[in-house]
Amino acid sequence: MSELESGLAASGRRLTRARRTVLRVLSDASVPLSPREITAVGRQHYGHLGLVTVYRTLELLELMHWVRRVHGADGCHGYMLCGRALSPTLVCRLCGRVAEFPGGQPLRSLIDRVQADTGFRVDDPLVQLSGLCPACQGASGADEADEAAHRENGSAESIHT
Amino acid sequence: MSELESGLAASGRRLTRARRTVLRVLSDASVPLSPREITAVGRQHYGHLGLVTVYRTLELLELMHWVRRVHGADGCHGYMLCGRALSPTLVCRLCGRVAEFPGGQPLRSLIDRVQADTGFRVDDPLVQLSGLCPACQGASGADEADEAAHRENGSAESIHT
DNA sequence: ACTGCTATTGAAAGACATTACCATTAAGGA
DNA sequence: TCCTTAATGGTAATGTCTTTCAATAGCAGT
Ligand SMILES: [Mn+2]
Ligand SMILES: [Mn+2]
Ligand SMILES: [Zn+2]
Ligand SMILES: [Zn+2]
Repeated sequence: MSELESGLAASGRRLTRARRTVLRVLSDASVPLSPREITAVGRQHYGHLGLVTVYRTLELLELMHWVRRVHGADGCHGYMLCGRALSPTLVCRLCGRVAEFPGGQPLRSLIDRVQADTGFRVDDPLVQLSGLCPACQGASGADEADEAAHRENGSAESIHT
Repeated sequence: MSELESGLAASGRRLTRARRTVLRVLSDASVPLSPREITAVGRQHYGHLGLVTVYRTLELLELMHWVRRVHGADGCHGYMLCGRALSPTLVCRLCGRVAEFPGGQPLRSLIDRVQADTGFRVDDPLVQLSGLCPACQGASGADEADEAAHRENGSAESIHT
């Protein structure tokens, strides 16, 4: 029984085809995907997957810390699989790729410091560091646009309008 | 000439009544406000203020680092004035109040560490630490709901539905 | 494998949030 | 004051997210 199954079962939840599909789509993705994108890609595996179910599944997975939300400049959000450990999220604003910074120690220090100095109790830290990944730092302006466009097409067939 | 005026003028932008109104509303607020809320409150000072202009003003002010976006559990975003210094944002999920953690050193250390270890170049850090402020930590469940409701009414007349 | 309970689904409609359009207005330098 | 043009704001369009509810399908028990 996978860690996921036991996690769901422990709270009386069921491992459905829709949930499996969402997880598969996310684990195949190289960039965060919006609910709409996840639905579109997921339907290649499970044709009846519904958008509402994707929203509900993402909410559940986020609650269980299986999935992390990525906040972009535009209104809508992207979602990605994540580890359960405390770690900053690195987002490249050019290629869109996301990485988790391994080793939560520096972040834990920051939070400890904040809590000690202010009395505030932090229970939901959002630490998303946007910038340029090593691969994207060399590119010039025009190349950057190309690379961004290229990446965009690669994974999710660019469902954004 | 205020720092704001010079900041705008430096990029050929104008200090309009709409922009002044948005700034005034934000500086009077004790919690982050949505664009719709800002518009409603702003119209008490300037009756013709338009929602679209508020969106554009917020985008501009965010670009100039005069305003910071606060990401809530629900879809839509709140906006608040902020300093230009690098600092984590503390958000109380009960009373909604927001504070900036003074002293950017721990955060700067975290970012330096990330950049050194990964080669990633961070240029837009989003560090929003949600939890309970000191005042809200004592409250029980029922009290908490009361306090949240109370706060909500206090500032912006609860435009959210 | 069959049955029953109920968590879950998904289509459709609705409620909001955000953006595009464009004729009109008003900052602010000359 | 006069001009240039950045900026506005109403409206319509688009996109995102939620609510609803009848139908479906996990899965525990037999
Ligand atoms: Mn989007
Ligand atoms: Mn957000
Ligand atoms: Zn990159
Ligand atoms: Zn509080």
